[in-house]
Amino acid sequence: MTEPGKESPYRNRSVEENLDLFERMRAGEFEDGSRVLRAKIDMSAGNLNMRDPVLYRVLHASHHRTGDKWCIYPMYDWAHGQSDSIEGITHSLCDLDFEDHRPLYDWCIDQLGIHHPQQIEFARLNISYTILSKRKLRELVEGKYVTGWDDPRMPTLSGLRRRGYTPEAIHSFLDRIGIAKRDSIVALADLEFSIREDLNKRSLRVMGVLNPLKVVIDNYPEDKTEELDAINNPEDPTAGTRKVPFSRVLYIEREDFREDPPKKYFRLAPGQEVRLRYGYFITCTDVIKDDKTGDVIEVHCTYDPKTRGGSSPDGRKVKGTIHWVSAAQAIEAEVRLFDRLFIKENPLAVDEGSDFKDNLNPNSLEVITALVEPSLINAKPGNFYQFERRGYFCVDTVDSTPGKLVFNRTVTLRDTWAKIEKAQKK
RNA sequence: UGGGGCGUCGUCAAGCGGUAAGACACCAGCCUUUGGAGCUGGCAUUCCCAGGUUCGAAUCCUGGCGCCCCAGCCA
Repeated sequence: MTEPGKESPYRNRSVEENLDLFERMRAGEFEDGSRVLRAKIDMSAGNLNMRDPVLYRVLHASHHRTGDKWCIYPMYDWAHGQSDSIEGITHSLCDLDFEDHRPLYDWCIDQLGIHHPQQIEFARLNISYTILSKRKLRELVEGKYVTGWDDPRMPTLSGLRRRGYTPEAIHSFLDRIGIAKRDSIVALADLEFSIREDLNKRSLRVMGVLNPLKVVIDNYPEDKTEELDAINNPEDPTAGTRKVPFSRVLYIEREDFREDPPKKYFRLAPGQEVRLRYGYFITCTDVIKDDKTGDVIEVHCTYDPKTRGGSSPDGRKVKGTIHWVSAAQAIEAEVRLFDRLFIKENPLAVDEGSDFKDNLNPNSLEVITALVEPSLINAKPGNFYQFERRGYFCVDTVDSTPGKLVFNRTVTLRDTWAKIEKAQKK
């Protein structure tokens, strides 16, 4: 690279000859790759882009506007400045890779003497555990590693939207991370914070059990059903309340019961009392297991009728509050649990002979059938909710139908317990 | 050993000669019918390193070191 480049044998061709060649190339007289028109700049330039760069090459490709009329195609450096100029752009922003190209961008525009926009380069907004390169993203789409450009795991705008990211959250994320010229990888946590912040204020709360465990309240009448009041959004009093059915047989989250609870576990366990959100206090009295596997398949409890709505007249406290659905009224819904698309913070950092696709997270999608409260029967595609204690979910805009609801998990809630438990295991 | 850039908290990021903003993360406490949310407090005596200039340097100068990008008829 320290040596000047070799000059093309055609470097000193006359203007007339070049013009003639241009016409003939355009007309389709030559094969792809057989002729080229270059700018005459400086073969000894340290910036390789200035060593007589190609301006036009022969390419027999159909264009969406001009069809097959032109058989040549301009190079980016030559065409880009002109497009910017014609559009009257004042500042042309691009990524750091093009810093080397700015002298050529300027050169081309100056030669033409046209309006000169200013090109300014910035670092890409990389996010950990994903990639931004459109070409690589395309590999994922074409290789069927994802379902399409709008796969909720994709960092594309359409993917983020389908995942449940609001424009407001995306904007606040962008404001938060800023932009500069140094290579960086923003932590995924920043993005997640932005969407939680927005959805916390706006989403309606609802109860949905992702991994159901049957609970029978032995002292509750078999044929009775009540309608309990539930708050739609504690962050927004104007969101009102709704009715949630309650009955003798319920489902709770499997992880909200532990036969052998660790320290500081506030949820259901033998002999332990918890609050069913907006329901009653219940105490676990019995556990039924599968004879063969030993797995807990059903939990029996008694409820305190005086705690309706979730508070006790005697003022006694329970530390845990868990969500639930009434077995008879709950509706089934498909729920898609997404996780990071890649297992490595920087998926592009690979060893020799390895490919970024080797860093794909094999568990980036888990599809389950959940039980959700009946009010969701009217959920429309694009609606977003907070499934209490679980996370934010939105109705899929592509696959959800009135008969079969499909929810996408946008992001989980912050999980302090998970942190505590992890710390306890250490 | 050519050219172009960049180096400030775990991650982003202000700062542009007057004595290190802010956010996320993290830690501690309060509060809580979501272990959510909220609230309070903590979190860079030091800015890649070494010299120098200056009353005063993350900011100026000199010299190092480290990282990224460029040899497509890709963008």
